[in-house]
Amino acid sequence: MLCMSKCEQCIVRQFSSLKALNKEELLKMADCKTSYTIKKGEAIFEEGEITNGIYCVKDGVCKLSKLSDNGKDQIVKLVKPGELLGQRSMISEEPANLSAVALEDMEVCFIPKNEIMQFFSENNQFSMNVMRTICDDLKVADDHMVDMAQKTVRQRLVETLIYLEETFGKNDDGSLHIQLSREELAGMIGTATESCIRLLSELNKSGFVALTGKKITIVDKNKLKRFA
Amino acid sequence: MLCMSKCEQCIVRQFSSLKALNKEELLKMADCKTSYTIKKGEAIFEEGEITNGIYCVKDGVCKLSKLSDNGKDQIVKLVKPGELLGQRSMISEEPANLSAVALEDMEVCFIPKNEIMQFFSENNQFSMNVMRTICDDLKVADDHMVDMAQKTVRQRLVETLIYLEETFGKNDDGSLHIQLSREELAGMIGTATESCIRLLSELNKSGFVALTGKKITIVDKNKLKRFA
DNA sequence: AACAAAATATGATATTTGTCATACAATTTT
DNA sequence: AAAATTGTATGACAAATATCATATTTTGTT
Repeated sequence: MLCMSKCEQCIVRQFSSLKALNKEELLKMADCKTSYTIKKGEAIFEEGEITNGIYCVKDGVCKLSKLSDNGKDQIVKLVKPGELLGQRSMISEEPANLSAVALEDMEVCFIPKNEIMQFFSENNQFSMNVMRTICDDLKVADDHMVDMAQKTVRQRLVETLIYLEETFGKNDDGSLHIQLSREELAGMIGTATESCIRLLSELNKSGFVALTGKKITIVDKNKLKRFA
Repeated sequence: MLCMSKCEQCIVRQFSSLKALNKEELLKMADCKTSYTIKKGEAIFEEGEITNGIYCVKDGVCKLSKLSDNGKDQIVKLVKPGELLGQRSMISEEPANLSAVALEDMEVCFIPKNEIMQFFSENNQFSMNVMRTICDDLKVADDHMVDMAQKTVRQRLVETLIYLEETFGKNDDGSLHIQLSREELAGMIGTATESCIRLLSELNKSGFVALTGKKITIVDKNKLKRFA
Protein backbone atom coordinates (compact mmCIF):
# COMPACT_ATOMS: atom_id res chain seq x y z
CA MET A 1 0.00 0.00 0.00
CA LEU A 2 1.49 3.27 -1.14
CA CYS A 3 1.14 6.55 0.68
CA MET A 4 2.60 9.92 -0.15
CA SER A 5 3.25 11.65 3.18
CA LYS A 6 6.35 13.75 3.58
CA CYS A 7 9.26 12.53 5.66
CA GLU A 8 9.85 15.86 7.32
CA GLN A 9 7.79 15.42 10.46
CA CYS A 10 7.84 11.64 10.55
CA ILE A 11 8.49 10.19 13.98
CA VAL A 12 11.35 8.11 12.63
CA ARG A 13 13.30 11.24 11.86
CA GLN A 14 13.24 12.38 15.45
CA PHE A 15 14.73 9.22 16.87
CA SER A 16 16.96 7.70 14.23
CA SER A 17 20.08 8.47 12.29
CA LEU A 18 17.83 10.23 9.82
CA LYS A 19 17.79 13.37 11.92
CA ALA A 20 21.02 14.36 10.22
CA LEU A 21 19.30 14.68 6.84
CA ASN A 22 18.56 18.18 5.54
CA LYS A 23 15.38 19.39 3.86
CA GLU A 24 16.57 18.65 0.38
CA GLU A 25 17.58 15.11 1.30
CA LEU A 26 14.26 14.54 3.04
CA LEU A 27 12.38 15.58 -0.06
CA LYS A 28 14.42 13.20 -2.15
CA MET A 29 13.71 10.47 0.31
CA ALA A 30 9.99 11.16 0.48
CA ASP A 31 10.03 10.88 -3.25
CA CYS A 32 11.52 7.43 -3.51
CA LYS A 33 10.17 5.77 -0.39
CA THR A 34 7.44 3.16 -0.33
CA SER A 35 5.06 2.91 2.60
CA TYR A 36 3.66 -0.41 3.78
CA THR A 37 1.11 -1.59 6.26
CA ILE A 38 2.10 -4.85 7.90
CA LYS A 39 -0.38 -6.94 9.82
CA LYS A 40 0.49 -8.56 13.13
CA GLY A 41 2.26 -11.83 12.44
CA GLU A 42 3.41 -10.91 8.94
CA ALA A 43 7.08 -10.74 8.01
CA ILE A 44 8.78 -7.60 6.76
CA PHE A 45 11.65 -9.73 5.58
CA GLU A 46 12.94 -13.19 6.30
CA GLU A 47 16.34 -14.58 7.17
CA GLY A 48 18.31 -15.09 3.96
CA GLU A 49 16.30 -12.62 1.93
CA ILE A 50 18.06 -9.88 0.01
CA THR A 51 16.52 -6.61 1.11
CA ASN A 52 18.24 -3.90 -0.94
CA GLY A 53 17.32 -1.06 1.34
CA ILE A 54 16.25 -0.17 4.82
CA TYR A 55 12.92 0.08 6.57
CA CYS A 56 11.84 2.91 8.86
CA VAL A 57 9.43 1.83 11.57
CA LYS A 58 6.69 4.46 11.85
CA ASP A 59 4.31 2.49 14.01
CA GLY A 60 4.14 -0.91 15.71
CA VAL A 61 6.77 -3.21 17.16
CA CYS A 62 8.49 -6.13 15.45
CA LYS A 63 10.80 -8.91 16.52
CA LEU A 64 14.12 -9.75 14.90
CA SER A 65 14.71 -13.45 15.25
CA LYS A 66 16.85 -16.28 13.98
CA LEU A 67 15.94 -19.91 13.56
CA SER A 68 18.42 -22.11 15.39
CA ASP A 69 19.53 -25.61 14.36
CA ASN A 70 17.33 -27.09 17.07
CA GLY A 71 14.27 -25.63 15.39
CA LYS A 72 13.65 -22.91 17.93
CA ASP A 73 13.26 -19.27 17.04
CA GLN A 74 15.58 -17.07 19.07
CA ILE A 75 14.47 -13.45 19.33
CA VAL A 76 17.53 -11.24 19.06
CA LYS A 77 15.95 -7.78 19.36
CA LEU A 78 12.65 -5.95 19.43
CA VAL A 79 12.38 -2.91 17.19
CA LYS A 80 10.08 -0.04 18.02
CA PRO A 81 8.77 3.04 16.22
CA GLY A 82 11.51 5.49 15.36
CA GLU A 83 14.07 2.79 14.66
CA LEU A 84 15.54 1.56 11.40
CA LEU A 85 15.56 -1.99 10.16
CA GLY A 86 17.92 -3.79 7.83
CA GLN A 87 20.88 -1.40 7.92
CA ARG A 88 23.32 -4.12 8.90
CA SER A 89 22.73 -6.41 5.98
CA MET A 90 22.50 -3.48 3.59
CA ILE A 91 25.91 -2.19 4.66
CA SER A 92 27.49 -5.64 4.75
CA GLU A 93 25.93 -6.34 1.36
CA GLU A 94 24.60 -9.64 2.59
CA PRO A 95 21.22 -11.33 2.81
CA ALA A 96 19.35 -10.62 6.03
CA ASN A 97 20.74 -12.51 9.01
CA LEU A 98 17.49 -12.22 10.94
CA SER A 99 13.79 -12.36 10.17
CA ALA A 100 11.64 -9.32 11.01
CA VAL A 101 8.09 -10.21 12.00
CA ALA A 102 5.43 -7.79 13.23
CA LEU A 103 4.25 -8.23 16.82
CA GLU A 104 1.53 -5.64 16.22
CA ASP A 105 0.07 -4.02 13.14
CA MET A 106 2.81 -1.85 11.72
CA GLU A 107 3.49 1.02 9.40
CA VAL A 108 6.90 1.06 7.79
CA CYS A 109 8.59 2.86 4.92
CA PHE A 110 11.10 1.28 2.61
CA ILE A 111 14.00 3.35 1.31
CA PRO A 112 16.09 1.84 -1.47
CA LYS A 113 19.76 1.15 -0.97
CA ASN A 114 21.16 3.48 -3.61
CA GLU A 115 19.38 6.39 -1.98
CA ILE A 116 20.89 5.63 1.42
CA MET A 117 24.29 5.07 -0.12
CA GLN A 118 24.16 8.51 -1.62
CA PHE A 119 23.38 10.02 1.77
CA PHE A 120 26.37 8.14 3.12
CA SER A 121 28.70 9.65 0.59
CA GLU A 122 27.31 13.18 0.85
CA ASN A 123 26.33 13.58 4.47
CA ASN A 124 29.00 12.73 6.95
CA GLN A 125 26.87 13.39 9.98
CA PHE A 126 24.39 10.83 8.69
CA SER A 127 27.13 8.22 8.30
CA MET A 128 28.33 8.91 11.82
CA ASN A 129 24.80 8.54 13.18
CA VAL A 130 24.30 5.21 11.49
CA MET A 131 27.68 4.07 12.69
CA ARG A 132 26.84 5.06 16.24
CA THR A 133 23.52 3.20 16.10
CA ILE A 134 25.22 0.05 14.92
CA CYS A 135 27.89 0.43 17.60
CA ASP A 136 25.15 0.66 20.21
CA ASP A 137 23.54 -2.46 18.77
CA LEU A 138 26.88 -4.21 18.97
CA LYS A 139 27.28 -3.35 22.63
CA VAL A 140 23.79 -4.57 23.41
CA ALA A 141 24.46 -7.78 21.47
CA ASP A 142 27.72 -8.41 23.33
CA ASP A 143 26.08 -7.83 26.69
CA HIS A 144 23.18 -9.99 25.68
CA MET A 145 25.54 -12.78 24.74
CA VAL A 146 27.25 -12.62 28.11
CA ASP A 147 23.85 -12.79 29.81
CA MET A 148 22.86 -15.83 27.79
CA ALA A 149 26.10 -17.55 28.69
CA GLN A 150 26.31 -16.62 32.35
CA LYS A 151 22.86 -15.99 33.77
CA THR A 152 20.18 -18.46 34.75
CA VAL A 153 16.88 -18.70 32.91
CA ARG A 154 15.15 -17.18 35.93
CA GLN A 155 17.45 -14.14 35.91
CA ARG A 156 16.92 -13.68 32.19
CA LEU A 157 13.15 -13.94 32.57
CA VAL A 158 13.08 -11.34 35.33
CA GLU A 159 15.33 -8.96 33.42
CA THR A 160 13.31 -9.42 30.25
CA LEU A 161 10.04 -8.64 32.01
CA ILE A 162 11.52 -5.47 33.47
CA TYR A 163 12.96 -4.53 30.08
CA LEU A 164 9.56 -5.02 28.46
CA GLU A 165 7.84 -2.82 31.02
CA GLU A 166 10.47 -0.08 30.84
CA THR A 167 10.71 -0.09 27.07
CA PHE A 168 7.12 -0.57 25.95
CA GLY A 169 5.20 0.66 28.98
CA LYS A 170 2.11 -0.49 30.82
CA ASN A 171 -1.61 -0.58 30.10
CA ASP A 172 -4.06 1.24 32.37
CA ASP A 173 -4.43 -1.89 34.48
CA GLY A 174 -0.65 -2.00 34.99
CA SER A 175 -0.02 -4.99 32.73
CA LEU A 176 2.76 -5.05 30.14
CA HIS A 177 1.64 -3.16 27.08
CA ILE A 178 3.45 -5.34 24.61
CA GLN A 179 1.76 -8.67 23.94
CA LEU A 180 4.08 -11.63 23.60
CA SER A 181 3.00 -15.24 23.57
CA ARG A 182 4.71 -17.49 26.09
CA GLU A 183 6.55 -19.04 23.18
CA GLU A 184 7.87 -15.65 22.09
CA LEU A 185 8.85 -14.73 25.62
CA ALA A 186 10.71 -18.03 25.84
CA GLY A 187 12.34 -17.15 22.52
CA MET A 188 13.64 -13.89 23.94
CA ILE A 189 14.98 -15.55 27.07
CA GLY A 190 16.42 -18.51 25.23
CA THR A 191 14.62 -21.34 26.97
CA ALA A 192 11.92 -23.94 26.38
CA THR A 193 8.36 -22.62 26.32
CA GLU A 194 7.37 -24.91 29.19
CA SER A 195 10.26 -23.67 31.33
CA CYS A 196 9.19 -20.10 30.67
CA ILE A 197 5.59 -20.85 31.62
CA ARG A 198 6.68 -22.72 34.72
CA LEU A 199 8.91 -19.91 35.95
CA LEU A 200 6.25 -17.30 35.24
CA SER A 201 3.77 -19.28 37.25
CA GLU A 202 6.32 -19.54 40.04
CA LEU A 203 6.77 -15.74 40.01
CA ASN A 204 3.00 -15.50 40.08
CA LYS A 205 2.68 -17.77 43.13
CA SER A 206 5.41 -15.82 44.90
CA GLY A 207 3.49 -12.61 44.23
CA PHE A 208 6.15 -10.85 42.15
CA VAL A 209 4.02 -10.84 39.01
CA ALA A 210 0.32 -11.33 38.36
CA LEU A 211 -1.02 -13.36 35.46
CA THR A 212 -4.46 -12.64 34.03
CA GLY A 213 -4.97 -14.63 30.88
CA LYS A 214 -2.24 -13.58 28.50
CA LYS A 215 -1.58 -10.42 30.51
CA ILE A 216 1.45 -10.12 32.70
CA THR A 217 1.66 -7.52 35.44
CA ILE A 218 4.79 -6.76 37.40
CA VAL A 219 3.57 -6.29 40.96
CA ASP A 220 6.74 -5.01 42.58
CA LYS A 221 9.62 -4.25 40.25
CA ASN A 222 12.22 -3.81 42.98
CA LYS A 223 11.30 -7.01 44.78
CA LEU A 224 11.33 -8.79 41.44
CA LYS A 225 14.79 -7.46 40.66
CA ARG A 226 16.14 -8.51 44.01
CA PHE A 227 14.56 -11.93 43.71
CA ALA A 228 16.30 -12.76 40.46
CA MET B 1 57.91 1.54 24.26
CA LEU B 2 58.05 3.83 21.28
CA CYS B 3 59.01 2.81 17.80
CA MET B 4 59.11 4.82 14.62
CA SER B 5 58.24 2.41 11.82
CA LYS B 6 56.09 3.60 8.96
CA CYS B 7 52.51 2.46 8.64
CA GLU B 8 52.73 1.92 4.91
CA GLN B 9 53.63 -1.73 4.82
CA CYS B 10 52.21 -2.67 8.20
CA ILE B 11 50.23 -5.91 8.23
CA VAL B 12 47.28 -4.14 9.83
CA ARG B 13 46.84 -2.03 6.74
CA GLN B 14 46.33 -5.07 4.54
CA PHE B 15 43.54 -6.57 6.55
CA SER B 16 41.68 -3.75 8.25
CA SER B 17 39.63 -0.70 7.35
CA LEU B 18 42.91 1.14 7.15
CA LYS B 19 43.52 -0.08 3.61
CA ALA B 20 41.39 2.85 2.44
CA LEU B 21 43.91 5.37 3.69
CA ASN B 22 46.12 7.11 1.14
CA LYS B 23 49.85 7.78 1.43
CA GLU B 24 49.43 11.20 2.92
CA GLU B 25 47.04 9.91 5.57
CA LEU B 26 49.36 7.04 6.38
CA LEU B 27 52.23 9.43 6.93
CA LYS B 28 50.12 11.52 9.25
CA MET B 29 49.15 8.39 11.12
CA ALA B 30 52.71 7.10 11.39
CA ASP B 31 53.53 10.45 12.87
CA CYS B 32 51.04 10.41 15.70
CA LYS B 33 50.87 6.73 16.54
CA THR B 34 52.41 5.14 19.60
CA SER B 35 53.71 1.56 19.50
CA TYR B 36 53.50 -0.75 22.46
CA THR B 37 54.75 -4.16 23.39
CA ILE B 38 52.28 -6.07 25.55
CA LYS B 39 53.30 -9.16 27.47
CA LYS B 40 51.10 -12.23 27.61
CA GLY B 41 48.52 -11.75 30.34
CA GLU B 42 48.73 -7.96 30.37
CA ALA B 43 45.72 -5.79 29.58
CA ILE B 44 45.62 -3.32 26.70
CA PHE B 45 42.58 -1.75 28.27
CA GLU B 46 40.02 -2.76 30.85
CA GLU B 47 36.26 -2.67 30.93
CA GLY B 48 35.13 0.80 31.96
CA GLU B 49 38.33 2.52 30.89
CA ILE B 50 38.21 5.52 28.58
CA THR B 51 40.46 4.75 25.66
CA ASN B 52 40.37 7.83 23.42
CA GLY B 53 41.60 6.09 20.35
CA ILE B 54 41.99 2.75 18.65
CA TYR B 55 44.63 0.05 18.72
CA CYS B 56 45.99 -1.75 15.67
CA VAL B 57 47.09 -5.29 16.39
CA LYS B 58 50.40 -5.89 14.63
CA ASP B 59 51.28 -9.14 16.30
CA GLY B 60 49.82 -11.55 18.85
CA VAL B 61 46.28 -12.46 19.80
CA CYS B 62 44.16 -10.98 22.56
CA LYS B 63 40.83 -11.79 24.15
CA LEU B 64 37.97 -9.35 24.60
CA SER B 65 36.05 -10.32 27.68
CA LYS B 66 33.48 -9.08 30.11
CA LEU B 67 33.13 -9.85 33.79
CA SER B 68 29.66 -11.17 34.54
CA ASP B 69 27.72 -10.65 37.78
CA ASN B 70 28.48 -14.23 38.80
CA GLY B 71 32.18 -13.43 38.81
CA LYS B 72 33.04 -15.33 35.65
CA ASP B 73 34.86 -13.82 32.74
CA GLN B 74 33.03 -14.34 29.46
CA ILE B 75 35.22 -14.12 26.38
CA VAL B 76 33.31 -12.29 23.67
CA LYS B 77 35.85 -12.32 20.86
CA LEU B 78 39.46 -13.11 20.01
CA VAL B 79 41.33 -10.46 18.07
CA LYS B 80 44.20 -11.35 15.77
CA PRO B 81 46.91 -9.46 13.91
CA GLY B 82 45.52 -7.15 11.27
CA GLU B 83 42.45 -6.26 13.28
CA LEU B 84 41.55 -3.07 15.10
CA LEU B 85 40.60 -2.75 18.73
CA GLY B 86 38.43 -0.23 20.52
CA GLN B 87 36.58 1.26 17.56
CA ARG B 88 33.19 0.62 19.08
CA SER B 89 33.67 2.53 22.29
CA MET B 90 35.51 5.28 20.46
CA ILE B 91 32.61 5.80 18.06
CA SER B 92 29.95 5.48 20.75
CA GLU B 93 32.02 7.85 22.89
CA GLU B 94 31.74 5.50 25.84
CA PRO B 95 34.14 3.75 28.17
CA ALA B 96 35.23 0.31 26.93
CA ASN B 97 32.55 -2.33 27.33
CA LEU B 98 35.09 -5.15 27.27
CA SER B 99 38.56 -5.79 28.58
CA ALA B 100 41.34 -6.59 26.12
CA VAL B 101 43.98 -8.94 27.52
CA ALA B 102 46.91 -10.42 25.60
CA LEU B 103 46.91 -14.19 25.12
CA GLU B 104 50.40 -14.00 23.65
CA ASP B 105 53.08 -11.34 23.58
CA MET B 106 51.73 -8.59 21.37
CA GLU B 107 52.71 -5.59 19.36
CA VAL B 108 50.07 -2.93 18.98
CA CYS B 109 49.91 0.68 17.85
CA PHE B 110 47.69 3.30 19.40
CA ILE B 111 46.15 5.97 17.20
CA PRO B 112 44.45 8.88 18.94
CA LYS B 113 40.78 9.54 18.45
CA ASN B 114 41.01 12.95 16.84
CA GLU B 115 43.23 11.52 14.12
CA ILE B 116 40.72 8.79 13.30
CA MET B 117 37.84 11.24 13.44
CA GLN B 118 39.56 13.35 10.85
CA PHE B 119 39.91 10.35 8.55
CA PHE B 120 36.21 9.73 9.05
CA SER B 121 35.29 13.19 7.89
CA GLU B 122 37.71 13.29 4.97
CA ASN B 123 37.80 9.75 3.67
CA ASN B 124 34.45 8.23 2.93
CA GLN B 125 35.84 4.87 1.92
CA PHE B 126 37.52 4.58 5.29
CA SER B 127 34.21 5.31 7.07
CA MET B 128 32.47 2.69 4.99
CA ASN B 129 35.18 0.14 5.78
CA VAL B 130 34.90 0.74 9.49
CA MET B 131 31.14 0.56 9.26
CA ARG B 132 31.34 -2.72 7.42
CA THR B 133 33.71 -4.18 10.01
CA ILE B 134 31.37 -3.24 12.82
CA CYS B 135 28.42 -4.67 10.90
CA ASP B 136 30.29 -7.94 10.55
CA ASP B 137 31.03 -7.91 14.26
CA LEU B 138 27.35 -7.33 14.93
CA LYS B 139 26.36 -10.30 12.84
CA VAL B 140 28.88 -12.51 14.59
CA ALA B 141 27.65 -11.26 17.96
CA ASP B 142 24.00 -11.96 17.09
CA ASP B 143 24.82 -15.45 15.88
CA HIS B 144 26.95 -16.04 18.91
CA MET B 145 24.07 -15.01 21.13
CA VAL B 146 21.73 -17.45 19.45
CA ASP B 147 24.30 -20.22 19.91
CA MET B 148 24.66 -19.43 23.59
CA ALA B 149 20.91 -19.52 24.02
CA GLN B 150 20.13 -22.56 21.92
CA LYS B 151 23.08 -24.90 21.76
CA THR B 152 24.40 -27.29 24.36
CA VAL B 153 27.76 -26.83 26.02
CA ARG B 154 29.06 -29.83 24.07
CA GLN B 155 28.06 -28.29 20.74
CA ARG B 156 29.64 -25.00 21.69
CA LEU B 157 32.85 -26.71 22.78
CA VAL B 158 33.12 -28.64 19.52
CA GLU B 159 32.42 -25.57 17.42
CA THR B 160 34.88 -23.50 19.41
CA LEU B 161 37.64 -26.07 18.97
CA ILE B 162 37.05 -26.13 15.22
CA TYR B 163 36.96 -22.34 15.11
CA LEU B 164 40.26 -22.17 16.96
CA GLU B 165 41.92 -24.56 14.55
CA GLU B 166 40.55 -22.86 11.45
CA THR B 167 41.29 -19.35 12.64
CA PHE B 168 44.64 -19.70 14.38
CA GLY B 169 46.02 -22.83 12.76
CA LYS B 170 47.94 -25.85 13.99
CA ASN B 171 51.43 -26.51 15.27
CA ASP B 172 53.71 -28.99 13.50
CA ASP B 173 52.40 -31.76 15.75
CA GLY B 174 48.84 -30.92 14.69
CA SER B 175 47.80 -29.37 17.99
CA LEU B 176 45.95 -26.06 18.18
CA HIS B 177 48.40 -23.23 17.79
CA ILE B 178 46.63 -20.87 20.11
CA GLN B 179 47.15 -21.61 23.79
CA LEU B 180 44.13 -21.18 25.99
CA SER B 181 43.85 -22.37 29.55
CA ARG B 182 40.87 -24.59 30.32
CA GLU B 183 39.41 -21.67 32.22
CA GLU B 184 39.70 -19.44 29.18
CA LEU B 185 38.23 -22.07 26.92
CA ALA B 186 35.33 -22.40 29.37
CA GLY B 187 35.04 -18.60 29.25
CA MET B 188 34.65 -18.70 25.48
CA ILE B 189 32.04 -21.45 25.61
CA GLY B 190 30.20 -19.98 28.55
CA THR B 191 30.39 -22.83 30.99
CA ALA B 192 32.08 -23.85 34.23
CA THR B 193 35.75 -24.73 33.97
CA GLU B 194 35.10 -28.22 35.34
CA SER B 195 32.40 -28.87 32.76
CA CYS B 196 34.76 -27.82 30.02
CA ILE B 197 37.51 -30.09 31.31
CA ARG B 198 35.09 -32.99 31.70
CA LEU B 199 33.74 -32.65 28.17
CA LEU B 200 37.24 -32.32 26.73
CA SER B 201 38.28 -35.47 28.50
CA GLU B 202 35.16 -37.18 27.14
CA LEU B 203 36.10 -36.10 23.60
CA ASN B 204 39.56 -37.40 24.34
CA LYS B 205 38.29 -40.82 25.48
CA SER B 206 36.06 -41.04 22.40
CA GLY B 207 39.06 -40.34 20.21
CA PHE B 208 37.83 -37.13 18.59
CA VAL B 209 40.54 -35.03 20.16
CA ALA B 210 43.86 -35.83 21.80
CA LEU B 211 45.10 -34.13 24.95
CA THR B 212 48.81 -33.85 25.67
CA GLY B 213 49.37 -31.62 28.64
CA LYS B 214 47.87 -28.28 27.76
CA LYS B 215 47.89 -29.14 24.08
CA ILE B 216 44.69 -30.01 22.30
CA THR B 217 44.71 -31.81 18.96
CA ILE B 218 41.66 -32.33 16.81
CA VAL B 219 42.03 -35.87 15.52
CA ASP B 220 39.19 -35.95 13.01
CA LYS B 221 37.46 -32.68 12.34
CA ASN B 222 34.57 -34.14 10.38
CA LYS B 223 33.81 -36.83 12.94
CA LEU B 224 34.04 -34.20 15.65
CA LYS B 225 31.56 -31.99 13.81
CA ARG B 226 29.11 -34.80 13.31
CA PHE B 227 29.43 -35.90 16.91
CA ALA B 228 28.40 -32.52 18.30
C1' DA C 1 66.19 -30.35 43.25
C1' DA C 2 62.67 -29.13 46.38
C1' DC C 3 58.90 -26.60 47.32
C1' DA C 4 54.85 -23.83 46.49
C1' DA C 5 51.39 -22.44 43.59
C1' DA C 6 48.54 -22.99 39.86
C1' DA C 7 46.26 -25.74 36.46
C1' DT C 8 44.10 -29.94 35.20
C1' DA C 9 41.39 -34.01 36.21
C1' DT C 10 37.77 -36.73 38.26
C1' DG C 11 34.16 -38.27 41.51
C1' DA C 12 29.95 -37.35 44.06
C1' DT C 13 26.11 -34.78 44.29
C1' DA C 14 22.74 -30.96 43.79
C1' DT C 15 20.47 -27.96 40.79
C1' DT C 16 18.78 -26.39 36.65
C1' DT C 17 16.63 -27.05 32.54
C1' DG C 18 14.53 -29.75 28.83
C1' DT C 19 11.28 -33.21 27.19
C1' DC C 20 7.19 -35.71 26.94
C1' DA C 21 2.57 -36.45 28.36
C1' DT C 22 -1.59 -34.63 29.48
C1' DA C 23 -5.00 -31.37 31.13
C1' DC C 24 -7.22 -27.17 30.81
C1' DA C 25 -8.42 -22.63 28.79
C1' DA C 26 -9.00 -19.50 25.17
C1' DT C 27 -9.71 -18.56 20.53
C1' DT C 28 -11.11 -19.48 15.92
C1' DT C 29 -13.69 -21.95 12.56
C1' DT C 30 -17.52 -24.23 10.92
C1' DA D 1 -23.26 -23.32 19.74
C1' DA D 2 -20.27 -27.08 18.83
C1' DA D 3 -16.05 -28.60 17.21
C1' DA D 4 -11.42 -27.86 16.22
C1' DT D 5 -7.33 -25.55 16.87
C1' DT D 6 -4.08 -23.13 19.42
C1' DG D 7 -2.10 -21.48 23.58
C1' DT D 8 -1.27 -22.05 28.50
C1' DA D 9 -0.47 -24.87 32.57
C1' DT D 10 1.35 -28.65 35.28
C1' DG D 11 3.25 -33.22 36.53
C1' DA D 12 6.73 -36.76 35.97
C1' DC D 13 10.90 -37.72 34.51
C1' DA D 14 15.42 -37.45 32.03
C1' DA D 15 19.31 -35.00 30.70
C1' DA D 16 22.53 -31.37 31.08
C1' DT D 17 25.22 -28.59 33.82
C1' DA D 18 27.06 -26.53 38.12
C1' DT D 19 29.16 -27.05 42.48
C1' DC D 20 32.08 -28.85 45.91
C1' DA D 21 35.62 -31.92 47.28
C1' DT D 22 39.81 -33.90 46.38
C1' DA D 23 43.45 -35.94 43.56
C1' DT D 24 46.98 -35.40 40.32
C1' DT D 25 49.88 -33.02 37.26
C1' DT D 26 52.29 -29.09 35.63
C1' DT D 27 54.62 -24.87 36.19
C1' DG D 28 57.15 -21.48 38.39
C1' DT D 29 60.20 -20.05 42.20
C1' DT D 30 63.59 -20.29 45.53
